[in-house]
Formats: sequence, C-alpha cells, structure tokens
Amino acid sequence: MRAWRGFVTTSPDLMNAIERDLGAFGLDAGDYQLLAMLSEAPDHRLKMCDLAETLRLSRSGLTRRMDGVVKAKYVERIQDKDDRRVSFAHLTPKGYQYLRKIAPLHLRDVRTRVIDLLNDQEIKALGSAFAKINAGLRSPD
Amino acid sequence: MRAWRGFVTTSPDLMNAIERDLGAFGLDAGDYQLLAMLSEAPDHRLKMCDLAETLRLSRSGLTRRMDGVVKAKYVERIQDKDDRRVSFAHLTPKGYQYLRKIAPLHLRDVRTRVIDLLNDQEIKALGSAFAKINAGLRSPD
DNA sequence: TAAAGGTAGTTGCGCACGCAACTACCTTGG
DNA sequence: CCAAGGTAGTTGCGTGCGCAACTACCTTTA
Repeated sequence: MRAWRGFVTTSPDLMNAIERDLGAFGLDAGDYQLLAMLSEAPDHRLKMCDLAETLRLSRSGLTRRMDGVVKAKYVERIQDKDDRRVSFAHLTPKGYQYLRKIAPLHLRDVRTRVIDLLNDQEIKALGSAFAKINAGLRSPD
Repeated sequence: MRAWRGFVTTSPDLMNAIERDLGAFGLDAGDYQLLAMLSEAPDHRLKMCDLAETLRLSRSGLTRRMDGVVKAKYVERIQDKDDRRVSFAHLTPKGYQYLRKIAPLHLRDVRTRVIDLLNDQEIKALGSAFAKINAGLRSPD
C-alpha cells in the first residue's frame, strides 16, 4: 500500500520533471516518445495505428501530434501503395539527427533522476514488477 | 533501462485501467483522489492551496475540479474567518459516505491489478524506490 | 461481383489542465 | 499608518487529449 501511494504521488512529479528537462531542449515528452519509437522501427517508419498504440494515444491524438512534428520536418507522412488506407510516419534525416543529439541528454536526466538513486536490487524489482503488471493488464481484463 | 521503459509504457496503461475501474462506480480518478485526501485530513478539511499541492494540480485546476464535486454535494467551500483570502474544501457527510462505499472497491481493483501480482520483495523495492525518487525530486532541483 | 461489414486516418466537439492576469486580502518596512 | 510586495482563489485563453462521426478504402460473403 505504501508502494502504491508512492507510485501515485511520485510518478506524476517524476514525469513532470522529465518533461521540464526535455523542454530545455525544445521538445515535449510526447514528441520525444514519437521520435524515439520511429528511430527504433525498421526503416524508421511505422504505420500510424501501430504508432498510436505504442504511444498510448488514440488515433485522433496521434493525428494531431503528427501535425506538430511534420511541420517541424522531423517526420513525414507516407502513403502506403498497397493499402491506400494506411499511412506511415517516417522519421526524416533531420528528425533522426535531432533525436541523436538530444537522446543522450534525456537519458542522462533519466539516470540522475531515477537510476542513479536506486540500487541494483530495486532496479531489477522495478523491471519485473512492471512486466508483471503489464502482463496482468493485457491478459485477463 | 528496461525498468525505465517498463515504467514509461506500463504506468499510463495502469492508470487508465484504474480510471476505468473507478468509472464503473461513477467517479473519475481526480475526484477520487480529492475525496480521499480530504477524508484523511483533520476535520475532513484542507486549505485549497494545500489540497492543490497534494493533488499535483495548479490552483486553477483545483478550482475547476472543486466545481464538480461541490455541485455533486460531496464537498463544500468554507471561508476562513481569520484570513479571508483562504478557503477550505470540506468533505460533506454525503461525500464521506460515498467515499466509504467506493474506497474498498477501488482498493480491491488496485490489489488485483498490482499488489497481488507482485511478491513481497518487489513491493518493498517499489516502495523504497519511489521514496528515493521522490526525495531526489524535492531536494536538489 | 455486389452488398455488408470492418479498418485507417481525419475532423468536430467537449473536457481537464496550466499559465498569466486579475481581484481581494494579508504582511512588512519605512 | 501607509505604501509595496506577497499570497489565495478565480477567470480568460490556449493546448492536448478522447470519443463519436465521417470518408475512403479494403475484405468477406453470398
């Protein structure tokens, strides 16, 4: 129960702090996650609806978020030729360059705010705990 | 790093699931937290600005959230007589009754979604991890 | 192959939130 | 005592999001 209280109160604060850190580099957390997911995808591209799912956004939410990063030329929309309903989000070279520049800064912030504060046992426990919770969310529901 | 990824991806899903669970009882997570904080305060009342801080809301955000629970008669606004700038949020008997009814249901959901899935060691690690992260957020910044 | 139904992305709308400005009210220093 | 500055709560405005409706496009079925 103390663990739950800690989670509920601390995780919004932590996310806000990380978001402010990112803001110093001119990006918000949603855009960062979007670029990061694309950078890890084959060909630096993902179907819109798959991307929405990994980002925990609705399709409409992703549409709007795309508008921002597309206007910034970090991402471009590409039509699929086989299935003309689908679009891909594709990370541009400019977007990739940009992400490669700020990712280390972001990860440094994550480390100083989280990882460096914890011992190995706590980190492993966090990893396995979230894996279990995640599995629980997907299976029985 | 795996722990961080798990946290980033799983915690929104978890919060959404908990929110949906609460929705089945006719409440959203923000209102629940508000009532819960008041129920634990002496006299079932808190200064608006203190309440905003514990709920991680801006003052304006709390004002709006109060509008809802005040209209539902779960909470009332009370003016301080000594310092006429301050208002208190006060949990009404109706609000207290209501919270006492749904709190066990909510806690059952939290248990089945989180606590029951984890072993003692993971729970303790979560508690201490969030305590440390929280301390880190408050001290150096 | 035509009709029915499903899927991908966009748009209209409403909601919750933060920021900044405002009012009202202390509090402190000259 | 009064002016300057700080604090509590509210309101105007902009933003990001989800839901539902819409369009366009497959896919399945008879």
